[in-house]
Amino acid sequence: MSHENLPVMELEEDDFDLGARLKALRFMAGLSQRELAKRAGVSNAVISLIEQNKSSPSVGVLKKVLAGIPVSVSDFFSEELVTREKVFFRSEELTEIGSGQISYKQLGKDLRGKELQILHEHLQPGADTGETLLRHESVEAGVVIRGSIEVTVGDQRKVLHAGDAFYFDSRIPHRWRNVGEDVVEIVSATTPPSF
Amino acid sequence: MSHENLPVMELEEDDFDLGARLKALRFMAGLSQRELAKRAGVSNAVISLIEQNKSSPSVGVLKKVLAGIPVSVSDFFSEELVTREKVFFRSEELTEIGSGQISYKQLGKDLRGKELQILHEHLQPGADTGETLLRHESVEAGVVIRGSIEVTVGDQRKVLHAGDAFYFDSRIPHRWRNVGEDVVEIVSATTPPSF
DNA sequence: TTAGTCTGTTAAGTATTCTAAACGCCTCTT
DNA sequence: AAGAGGCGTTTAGAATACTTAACAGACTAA
Repeated sequence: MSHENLPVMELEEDDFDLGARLKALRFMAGLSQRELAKRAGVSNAVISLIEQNKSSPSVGVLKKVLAGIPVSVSDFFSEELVTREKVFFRSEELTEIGSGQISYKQLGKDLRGKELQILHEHLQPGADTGETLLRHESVEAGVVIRGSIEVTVGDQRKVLHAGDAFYFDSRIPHRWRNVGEDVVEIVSATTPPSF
Repeated sequence: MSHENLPVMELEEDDFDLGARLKALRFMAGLSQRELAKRAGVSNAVISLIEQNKSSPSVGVLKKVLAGIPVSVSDFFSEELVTREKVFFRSEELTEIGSGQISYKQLGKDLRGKELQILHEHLQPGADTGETLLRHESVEAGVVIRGSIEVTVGDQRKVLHAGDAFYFDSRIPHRWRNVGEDVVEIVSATTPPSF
């Protein structure tokens, strides 16, 4: 008697979208609803209904379904895997922090708290980081995509070409010079971020 | 055929004893079945049946019940993992380099002690990191140099083009697929090295 | 005792999930 | 065109979860 007979359209409760999460995991596993159903030992209809949030599966069935992916129930509900952080960046979204001859395109704006700094660099012919001894307590590495560039790290000097790579401790004084006639393109990573 | 109706005693499958776990948590909260039922907005019978593993609650009901303790669903299933020591590792957690269609060129040979892992990757058309959900405890980021590639990270999916970039926690299941007709070239960094 | 009130369990009926089968749509092959 | 086979969705009915209400035991107080 004490029951409001609301149509059960909105099974969705708090923040967690069970259907969408299952769908995402199924897709990542490269499975169709039927394939997953077969692996899990359930009918394909239940997969469809769950993904549409038209039914709230019993824990037993959910377990079977997740075992077919496979993913553990605890991982499924684990919040850290549902993070809505920004993951993809269009090339226009990379923030330009360089000036003049050297273009530094960086992933994200505020890197505090982050562990990696990724730079997509373009150095014009003649570009030179100068004689200043760059020093920061971090590790730096990367790959030359295009062009040829002279790098000096400590007492070592070398000209890197497309496909060549580098890895060094940033505390060692280092310098970059584009001695060629073409633009040099580099992708580099630094941990922790130096600026 | 009169033996068809065996009592369904064993609803529980693998290691996880849902009923016992709920009972333990209820005791820790100092609640009776009826008290918890009242807080959760369900009948007391369902608490009793669940604790005896005589029924496998729907996720919706389980959520309500746990909210009355209160405990999150993810905690409910994950605390089990805290007590258990990590002994076995699924093959998905082990990584293989260069599986035909995908070329991973890694800086250096022995990355032990190093903080950064740089990969210069070339993915042939149709290349796919596979159905396995890659998982490793690190941070991964990089830039797409050439081509277009479909990336799935958690429940987010996107096609990245040349110049686009990415940054995510590697613990989130992710997958790469070259759905285009050209080779895809990527430079990525991982800290700490995942393999 | 006897009633009162708590505990957890159980029975019968309702509500919901799950299965099996069909539906409509699309793509590929004949 | 037509058939086969893939996909996700929908639907009627079987199986199961959930509610209501009663039950049995334990403890307390008159």
